[in-house]
Amino acid sequence: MKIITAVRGFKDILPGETGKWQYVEEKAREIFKNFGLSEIKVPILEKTELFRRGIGETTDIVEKEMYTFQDIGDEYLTLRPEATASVIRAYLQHNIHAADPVAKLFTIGPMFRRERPQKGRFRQFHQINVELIGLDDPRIDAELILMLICFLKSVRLSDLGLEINSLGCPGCRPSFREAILIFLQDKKNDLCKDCLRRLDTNPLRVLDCKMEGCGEIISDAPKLLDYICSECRDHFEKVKEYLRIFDVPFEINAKMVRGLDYYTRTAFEVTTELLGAQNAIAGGGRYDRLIEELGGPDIPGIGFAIGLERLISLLPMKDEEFAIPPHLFIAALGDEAQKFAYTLCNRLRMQGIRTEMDYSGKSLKSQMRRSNKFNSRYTLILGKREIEEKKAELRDMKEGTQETLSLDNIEETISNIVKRM
RNA sequence: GUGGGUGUAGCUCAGUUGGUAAGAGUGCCGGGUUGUGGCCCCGGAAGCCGGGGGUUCAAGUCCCCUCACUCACCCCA
Repeated sequence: MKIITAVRGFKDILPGETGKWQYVEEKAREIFKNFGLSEIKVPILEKTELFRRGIGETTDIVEKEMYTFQDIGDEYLTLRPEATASVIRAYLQHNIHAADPVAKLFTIGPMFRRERPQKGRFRQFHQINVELIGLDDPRIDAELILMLICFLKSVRLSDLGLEINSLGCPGCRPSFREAILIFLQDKKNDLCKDCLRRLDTNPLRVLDCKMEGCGEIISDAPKLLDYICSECRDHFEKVKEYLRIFDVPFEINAKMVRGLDYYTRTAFEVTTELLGAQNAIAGGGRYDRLIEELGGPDIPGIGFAIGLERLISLLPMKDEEFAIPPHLFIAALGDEAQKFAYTLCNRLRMQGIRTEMDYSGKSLKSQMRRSNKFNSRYTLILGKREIEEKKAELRDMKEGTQETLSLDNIEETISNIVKRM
């Protein structure tokens, strides 16, 4: 019978790999705590309407990448393609803003997008998401980016680039949209078919089209930064100023638009050369209109998402560095010794000592090999002789030395030795 | 959705112009000391050569189809 495999684009994270995941998540929790954030956990399934309104009807994500199905009854549900909409939904649903409009939140979990899988891109992937809600001060933008860079450094990533841009606000963006449309009017024949469509739906997206022909055209297109209003310009200048205070290096990428409609003003990406075509390991921006769009009060927000698979593939550490070896391996020979070993093994575990044993009754040599494979610091050798004489041999696997212990108070003896390690 | 590449042992891969080549390394199991790991030596188990069809006296090798994986476009984390 044929075995059943995982769904295309959905990956198992195997036991040898989970050490890295735990490490990264712990680092994030530690650093985010220092910046005053709290963790929130939200469902992975939401009403489809949430994403249609939040992300935007004409985005690629909503148009063709969502896992959507009709629930029993007539409601349409969607496996979340991103987390921001859900976090805002929870923020509004529980009236968190009523007690305090300022909320600094993060969440960690899987997202789902039905794209063709490739390097660094999966249909189920994981993100760390941060949302700072309730403040539009440029210091918050800089602080958020600073925290992101600080976190990435803490997990020893290097050779990263930070790109920032300002997307303007609903007040100034229409004039730029107008300018783009005028600029592109007589160049329609040279645009790719996707960009032709974008002229109607979302002309700003033409700016970051990667097709060769479009690239040439847009190289001397109007720059968004030349059209933003004085408030947006002032905001952007201050973000840059604060980033310089913290010595966070950045580059301005006037063509970065980003694929989610809700972004306003500050937008940014952290990129690397090492990931192939999928070069963004984190991205985010300000979304001052989103909360109102989702039916809430006029409250600003800013956030980012980190792609965990991408981040973890860049970690300089090896999987083995996260392996946790046992303190003690018990090699027991014969029924009596096995019985003694079994109770001792579990009693030690209950005292917090990582203990392993062999249940197969194999030769001592084989059990020693197993102990060595686990990289156990000590091996306790228990044979017929030892049981009769009420003693045991404790071998230090690192030093290659051995001592005889009495079986009286053996738990306490071993416990003391391990605690001295 | 559209292209390119790759499918041989658990893993990484050799397999010549089609002709007893089903192979290596690693991992796993056992032995080399009646009860002592690592290094070394010896032995063993393990593969419908992705699946289906075709050409041929003969197919892992050539052709067609299909599936899976992978990279790229697009898009994004």
